[in-house]
Amino acid sequence: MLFLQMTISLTEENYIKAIFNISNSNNIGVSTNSLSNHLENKASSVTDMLKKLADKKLIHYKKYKGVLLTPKGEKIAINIIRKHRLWEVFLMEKLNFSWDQVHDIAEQLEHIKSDELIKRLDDFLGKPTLDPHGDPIPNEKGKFNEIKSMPLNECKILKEIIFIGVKNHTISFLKYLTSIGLGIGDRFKIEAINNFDNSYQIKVKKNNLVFLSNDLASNILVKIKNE
Amino acid sequence: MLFLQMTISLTEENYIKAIFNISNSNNIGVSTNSLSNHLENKASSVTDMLKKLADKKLIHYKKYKGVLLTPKGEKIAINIIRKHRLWEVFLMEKLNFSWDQVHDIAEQLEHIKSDELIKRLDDFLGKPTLDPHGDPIPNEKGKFNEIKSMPLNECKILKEIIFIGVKNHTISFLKYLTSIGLGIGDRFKIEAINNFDNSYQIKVKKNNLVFLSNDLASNILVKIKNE
DNA sequence: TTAAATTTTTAGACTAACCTAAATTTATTT
DNA sequence: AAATAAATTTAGGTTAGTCTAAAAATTTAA
Repeated sequence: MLFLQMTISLTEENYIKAIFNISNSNNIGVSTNSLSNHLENKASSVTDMLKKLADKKLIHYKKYKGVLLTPKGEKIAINIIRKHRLWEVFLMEKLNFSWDQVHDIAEQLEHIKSDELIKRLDDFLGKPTLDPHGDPIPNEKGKFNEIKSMPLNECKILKEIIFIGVKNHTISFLKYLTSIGLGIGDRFKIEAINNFDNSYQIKVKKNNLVFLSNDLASNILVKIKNE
Repeated sequence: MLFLQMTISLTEENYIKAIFNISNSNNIGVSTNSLSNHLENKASSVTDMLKKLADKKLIHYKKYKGVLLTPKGEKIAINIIRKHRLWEVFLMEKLNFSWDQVHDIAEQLEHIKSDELIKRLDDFLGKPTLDPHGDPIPNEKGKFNEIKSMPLNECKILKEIIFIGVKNHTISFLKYLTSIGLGIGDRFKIEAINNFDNSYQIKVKKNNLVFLSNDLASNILVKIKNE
């Protein structure tokens, strides 16, 4: 019996990751255009690559119908995400980067190929289950330990809240949260919900009240304390 | 004034590194063929790339005459070597890899682009000056802290020796040294030099005598104790 | 339900990095 | 110093991944 090691290029890895991320947030077949936007290239380039990925049995592709990952493709996607998030933990915990600095570097490190490296990195970091943004880190078998959370703007009552994660990962958003004193795991209280625009006023620890637009609140993932 | 950030591809980085390594061990212009051997590709491919690197002012290139790095090219080469060796220290010191396992992974990690990352990694590791094979790690300014050492086979008298580094970095060579109990920094004694074939017999700590061919001894870099 | 708009694919080109084969230059012999 | 050998370069092709422009399919709107 002969096992051929299929090699997957860096570019192919990025397509697979993009398909995973888009389909995960929409739970539907991924369109050529959405990939083109996400990867910042032209739709025609995407079509070319989709044919290649389909040939390699990494995606299900029917012309004009969008794509989904095969189990094989999904396994690859999850492994890249695992590597990305483990490296983010390393950068923050060991090298003292801040949570808004780690993404771009992890974007490079996630493509390093060595199972042994990731196994040892995981051990070194104490087998973390969450990355610095509160996103779950899949285990070696690809299993995510889903934590139940909701966007803050779905919370309509004045309650004690725990900040679990972010939906928006842009540097500016993360820096803004830092500036108002909010970090993953922090507790805060919803002091008011303004019914004219559904904006929020919250109190983080002993800080003054902070105003959050509904849009901003929609990007903050929370859990209600003692629930 | 406009500063353009010249981007250097992974392939270009590998050529530059190869030129640096070959010229450093020979101290002479690097031939097309030596690069072709080193990079395991065809001489015609090398010629193509040399033209490109010359256009970018990273090498001095005259047709048929071999190449040398410009100061700009040398700076890039040294930075790659710095990154490679720092990652090797990380892999060995923090992730407990053995000295024969670190090269291939560091070969990938050395291409990660982030000055901040390397600065922090350097701090995290305690600003090491030697990698796990005894090779010097250039500092941020590109300065090597040369340690004076000699190949064991240039040592013609029975003396106490300190094992400083290796010339041959192959996995099999490193594994062999490990198997006879030799690691960087170890002290040993030359017990005999056989004049018929210039082979060596050495005693490592309390171990039995070990026989080393002259060829093997030529790849072991040492310093004579108290000199 | 036909027309218009949008999305996607095809066709044909480009660049980086490689290749083979042939031509040229340099080095080595006789 | 001419002939041969070796090293290097040129010429012309290939593949991966991209692009533009045009064609085809699908969706939306009148």
